[in-house]
Amino acid sequence: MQAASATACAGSAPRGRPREFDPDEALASALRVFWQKGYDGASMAELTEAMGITKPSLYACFGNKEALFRKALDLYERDKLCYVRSALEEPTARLVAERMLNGALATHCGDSDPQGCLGVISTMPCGIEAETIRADVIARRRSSEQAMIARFKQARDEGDLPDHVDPEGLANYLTTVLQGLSVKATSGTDRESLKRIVQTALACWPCA
Amino acid sequence: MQAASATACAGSAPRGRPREFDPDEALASALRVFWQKGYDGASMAELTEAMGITKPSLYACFGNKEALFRKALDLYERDKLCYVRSALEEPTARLVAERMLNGALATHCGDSDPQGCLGVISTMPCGIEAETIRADVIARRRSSEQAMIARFKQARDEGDLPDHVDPEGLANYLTTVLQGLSVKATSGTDRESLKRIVQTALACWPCA
DNA sequence: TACGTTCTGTACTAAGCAGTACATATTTAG
DNA sequence: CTAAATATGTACTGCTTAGTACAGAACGTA
Repeated sequence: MQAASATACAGSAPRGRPREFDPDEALASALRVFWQKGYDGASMAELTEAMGITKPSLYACFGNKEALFRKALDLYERDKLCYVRSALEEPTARLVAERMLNGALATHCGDSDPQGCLGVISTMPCGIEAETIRADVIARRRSSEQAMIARFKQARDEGDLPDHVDPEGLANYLTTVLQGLSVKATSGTDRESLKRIVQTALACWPCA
Repeated sequence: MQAASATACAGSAPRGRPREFDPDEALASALRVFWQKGYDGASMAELTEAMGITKPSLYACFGNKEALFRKALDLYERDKLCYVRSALEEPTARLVAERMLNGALATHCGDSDPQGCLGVISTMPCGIEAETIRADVIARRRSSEQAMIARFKQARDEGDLPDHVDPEGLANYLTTVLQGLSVKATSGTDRESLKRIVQTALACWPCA
């Protein structure tokens, strides 16, 4: 049981034949495939081709398909969903919503990455094998939603939201809009339409 | 090329061995499976078992998996999405939204049918085989969205919406919320939470 | 009774899937 | 130079998938 990280412990000299690919790059390529096709839709053949490695290399480095997906999901949350964290630090509830919606727009409707949200795609029923992953993604999302609820409760305590507004309802409503945007993005709706949807949603925001 | 419908042309006497199952019932069972598992997630084995027939019977009666799905989708739109039509006939834009949201709640979060919207589930990427179906479902949805845009334009012309509101943006925003609700329902969010989301969305509706 | 027609059930085909065995190549340690 | 260790590529396993061939069963008609 050695704990040799991908980015090497400097001093440790690897003993055998050196790896001919960069695991981080390969994982990023895998992420793109999962993001585009979903867990079940991405075959090991497609994954290995996109990653530029063979199946035995993949299995030796990442375990199996499910483990690979989980690592890709970690990368996704760390690299692509970072706007969620910073959005929650905005000073007002409205700014939180604004930043969340625009962050989603940038991340899920850009032209350098696949359209839509990997999380939403992964919670849709598909194969049987994906069930454990579905449950995992749903759990991760739930914790993220709890954070938003807490943020909006704080906002109401700070007098930042009208008293008649239910913070939990508002938080869940906002994630609903975000998930709806993701569905539309995945379906190929163009970015201009999505921008107008975000504008409309913000125009409707309580206490604008 | 005879056009013998499922519900028989009365006069025509069927010549061979009579069918031992009801195609309408079988189709309804198939719909439930597709609704629960998605197109790719539903295997022919699961379908035939739920429908109570064998594979040759299925292929003889419905063609193939894709044709079966399309017939199930027709049934779904006719039986389960009928609230969309009637919602558009409501006298005000707000009542349209109210009826759409409550209709979605009843249809996608009931306890007699699977959770979520078959249309949304079917537009998520999964297998390669589902691509043509995805495109088809997206096209169907687009025409439905056009109808709502037209309805909201009419509402603005009738002075039923504030002048500063963009009818197309509002229609697309509403479908976004509806699709988001479907994602949440599919993920197992309980109906009470969804009701509160609908309430929040309606509280935000322009010119309440 | 015999025939044509249609449905049913068993048993199959071919393809795609995730995952792996094994021989070979490339490295460090001694 | 040899041995241990790790990575690689080919070729495979076993399983599941959609779809079908074929024999037999049940009907109307003659």
